[in-house]
Amino acid sequence: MKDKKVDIIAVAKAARVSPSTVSRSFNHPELVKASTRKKIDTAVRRLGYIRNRAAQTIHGIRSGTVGLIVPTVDHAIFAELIQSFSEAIEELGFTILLASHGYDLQREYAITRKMLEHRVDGMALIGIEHEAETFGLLDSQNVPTVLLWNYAKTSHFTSVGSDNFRAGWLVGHHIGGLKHTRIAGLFPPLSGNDRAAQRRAGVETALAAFGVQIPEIWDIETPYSLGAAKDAVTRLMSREVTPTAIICGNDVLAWGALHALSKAGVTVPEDVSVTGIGDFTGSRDFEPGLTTVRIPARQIGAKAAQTIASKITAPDQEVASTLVIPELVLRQTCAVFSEK
Amino acid sequence: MKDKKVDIIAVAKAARVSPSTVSRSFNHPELVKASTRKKIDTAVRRLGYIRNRAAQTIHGIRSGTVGLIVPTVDHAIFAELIQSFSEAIEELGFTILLASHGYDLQREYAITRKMLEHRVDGMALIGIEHEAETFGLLDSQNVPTVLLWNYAKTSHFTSVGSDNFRAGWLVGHHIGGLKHTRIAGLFPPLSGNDRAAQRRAGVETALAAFGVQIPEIWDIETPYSLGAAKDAVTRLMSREVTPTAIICGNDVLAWGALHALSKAGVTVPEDVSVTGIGDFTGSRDFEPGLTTVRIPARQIGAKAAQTIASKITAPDQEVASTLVIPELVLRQTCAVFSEK
DNA sequence: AATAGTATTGCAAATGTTTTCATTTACGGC
DNA sequence: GCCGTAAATGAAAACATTTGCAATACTATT
Repeated sequence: MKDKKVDIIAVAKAARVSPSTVSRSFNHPELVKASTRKKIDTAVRRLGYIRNRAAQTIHGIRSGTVGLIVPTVDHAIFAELIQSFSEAIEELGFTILLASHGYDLQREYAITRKMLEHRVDGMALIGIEHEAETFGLLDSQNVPTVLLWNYAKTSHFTSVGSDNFRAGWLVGHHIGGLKHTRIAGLFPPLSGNDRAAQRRAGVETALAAFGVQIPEIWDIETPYSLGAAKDAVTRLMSREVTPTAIICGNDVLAWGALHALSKAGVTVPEDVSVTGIGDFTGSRDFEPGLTTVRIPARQIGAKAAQTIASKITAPDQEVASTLVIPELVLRQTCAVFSEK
Repeated sequence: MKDKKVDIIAVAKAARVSPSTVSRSFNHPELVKASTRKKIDTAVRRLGYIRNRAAQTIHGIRSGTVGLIVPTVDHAIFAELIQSFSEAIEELGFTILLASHGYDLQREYAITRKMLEHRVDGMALIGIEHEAETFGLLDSQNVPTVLLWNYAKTSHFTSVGSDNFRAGWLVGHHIGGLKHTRIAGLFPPLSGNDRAAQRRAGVETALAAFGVQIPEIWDIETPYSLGAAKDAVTRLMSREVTPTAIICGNDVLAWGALHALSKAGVTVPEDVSVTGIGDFTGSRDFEPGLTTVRIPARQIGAKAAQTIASKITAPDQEVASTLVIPELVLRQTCAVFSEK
């Protein structure tokens, strides 16, 4: 095929109008006569013309993209969030630029920069805490930004998320209320992850009110993976003295714990209670159903999309942060402590 | 702050050189004197200049973006794929434009269009089969494209994936070889999903060789979700006559089946054998470990990234499709059929 | 100190659009 | 058929870059 580049000028020629008119027929169709519009449409179709957003963006017109940077895609947590965010933001006419930084906030900065080069209309980051540099960049470029997943009354940018401290507090309070005293904690690495750190703090605070705490030997840090959690709990349960409750930083770790206990022949919740945080898809249908704290990822994603869209379209209007309240979901993995 | 827009001209002024030199110092640094480059760098830093890729793209320079369209993000399958693809493609200097179509190939077309408007340098789609329109679009725009997940010797574009027919065949063969005859099939909806359809066909073919087939009443179609699968299997097992093996179209459905069986007090694999396909993270550590077929998502993602990158950088060079061979992973959910 | 050759730099055109402003066209009333 | 007004269109400037070509500034020779 004679692949003459088809630009707006080629279309204009084919439709026997000026480029201006073609442009107008896209951007302000009401300004061009219906018959002309039809001619143009025909030409567009015939030539297979596709608009060039790069050329538009140059005019200060919005690029129609929103940057989303997550720690990683393949944790159930974020997958759900990304999905709902992307659905909602597409609905609003934007496309997502996605990248992951693997919990390395320095990389997050680099990626942010790259996204700004692409002139994204807005940015969404996971978590409240980020490098000062990153915030500075976003500030200086004046890019509408939303912080996801974690809520804070006062954060550098508008936040949409849950109260992770409270989420942790809820499980701590629940387990404490069930009279457990020999409690293990299973958390992912806390560095670069303000969500996990806050949950952790919430758990400790709640437990402290019962005069209980997680002893150091049962304070386990494990990579965010089902397998790692399973191994850790298997080791944990093979020791001389074992806990009667295991509080997990999130549902995936809890699943791992549950599998480990099942394998070890320990019955849940009679022998050991287990809690998660997140209420990921699957936790409800796990057997036994996981007692956890619901943090509605889909809701956060959808709300975040709206929030950022309105920040983009009405930059001057202050938009409030959204707190999605976490709630305890009682299922079958917890029981009152009883000495055997 | 006096937010005078900082463009390349502002930088040039600040560094007391011409815009051309600034541009060159970015794109062909070897052509500009080291001392000049330093002056420019300083100016860039001081002004907080960020390059505008839109303005570059207009010159036919690559946009540095690759479009990735998946059916949905929040299935374990794709999350893993997206993660590995994105890691690898970032490494190669590209950024991902991500969107999901929810198994609606018509939407896929629309999204493809949108991505072309953004002048992505390449595209990656899931599956071999797509609307003729979509292919036409990609062809006419001459965009390097890779088809993921499913392999075919002969496909419209280069493919990187596994042989899903064979994956299905493997489980069918395995179950058939274990002498099962009362077999149920649990598959996701097949429309718009060539992967599932092929697995399905593979299973049937293998089973047929043993003279067995999945009877219609046990041929169950269920949404891709753990909960739906669990419910379906719960119903299945509450009937008069029950199967001795359940072949699932993927691991998530198998997990659901396993939970359902556990709840029903049916022991696996003694009473019922279960198989998955995919070997998602978690299947190994499930208790009991799920017998499944490994389709290495990470490998596919990484290879796909390389493939598309080389298609982009060397457009004339033909690149071959990659077949990632699926292999049966024997764990603890299958046993020889024995009449009780 | 002049010359040739090379390394740097600047000028200006080009990229694919949008938009302002001016011009042309169409329409309704006389 | 003419006029005034409103609707539709076109011309040209603007957007932020890159790049081919020409001009200038060095360097090493002689």
